[in-house]
Amino acid sequence: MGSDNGDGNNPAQCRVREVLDLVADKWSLYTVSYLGDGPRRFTELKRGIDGISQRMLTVTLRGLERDGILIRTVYQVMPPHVAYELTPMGKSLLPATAPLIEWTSQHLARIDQAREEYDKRSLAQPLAVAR
Amino acid sequence: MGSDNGDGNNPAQCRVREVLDLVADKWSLYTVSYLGDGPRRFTELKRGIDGISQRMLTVTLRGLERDGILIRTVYQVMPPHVAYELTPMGKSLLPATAPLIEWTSQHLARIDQAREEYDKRSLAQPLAVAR
DNA sequence: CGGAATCCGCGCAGATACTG
DNA sequence: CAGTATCTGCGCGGATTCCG
Repeated sequence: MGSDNGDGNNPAQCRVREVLDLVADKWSLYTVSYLGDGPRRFTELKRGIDGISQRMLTVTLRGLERDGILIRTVYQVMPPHVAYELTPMGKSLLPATAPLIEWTSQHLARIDQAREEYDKRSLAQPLAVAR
Repeated sequence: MGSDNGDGNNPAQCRVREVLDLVADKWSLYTVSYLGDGPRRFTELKRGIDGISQRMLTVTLRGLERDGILIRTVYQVMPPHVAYELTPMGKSLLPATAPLIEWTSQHLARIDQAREEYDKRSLAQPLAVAR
């Protein structure tokens, strides 16, 4: 991984980055992982994914639907009922995102610590120099 | 995975998302994976990560350094020489990001296909309805 | 309930110019 | 070579309102 980057600027790498930009943003990652347990309704997602606005939830869900990662099902009743669930491709994404989410939660403390030290150093010395 | 989200809005989830937002953006993911093979210099990274501007590379590298994911070593010579390499924590991040990058490159074609179909459908019918 | 539409601020990120 | 500094714009995303 990474060792296949010997070729400088190639279009394939650019495409990967483009899709990565969509699938690997905070909201998409969290939404997909949240749908891992099964279908959810709009309001469930909004309440479950904390900090997301209904606008960003809508935008995120539309993007994931467009990419074929989830499907949106509308039941024509009153009050409206809309269910979101992962497609097979979406489910295949789960084991790819899980390690990253797990890593993040496991390294929260160490990252906080590293930040504090970095900020302290930045105040003391303007630049760290090797000899 | 995801099943631990039964509790609606909790501060821990918010923190995970916060760090995720930093570590899981396109530039950081690609930079870390690119450093997986060993130390690289600034210009090597700029040429290797296609589409990145020197400003975004600098910003990304600073953020990763601050989080303790890579270390920056300056050799005081002319011309200047700066090396970036992953810390142990940075290396532990590699196996967490690799699956996502691999998944993305493997599903590029199917995502493109899904988008085309979605865009075609959107033009035909204003809304898909379940019965 | 599950959005769509609109308004709007501010922060991300590109472009350019300059330095040790 | 490896940045920093400054300016700028435009798009992300929050808040609010309205609708089927």
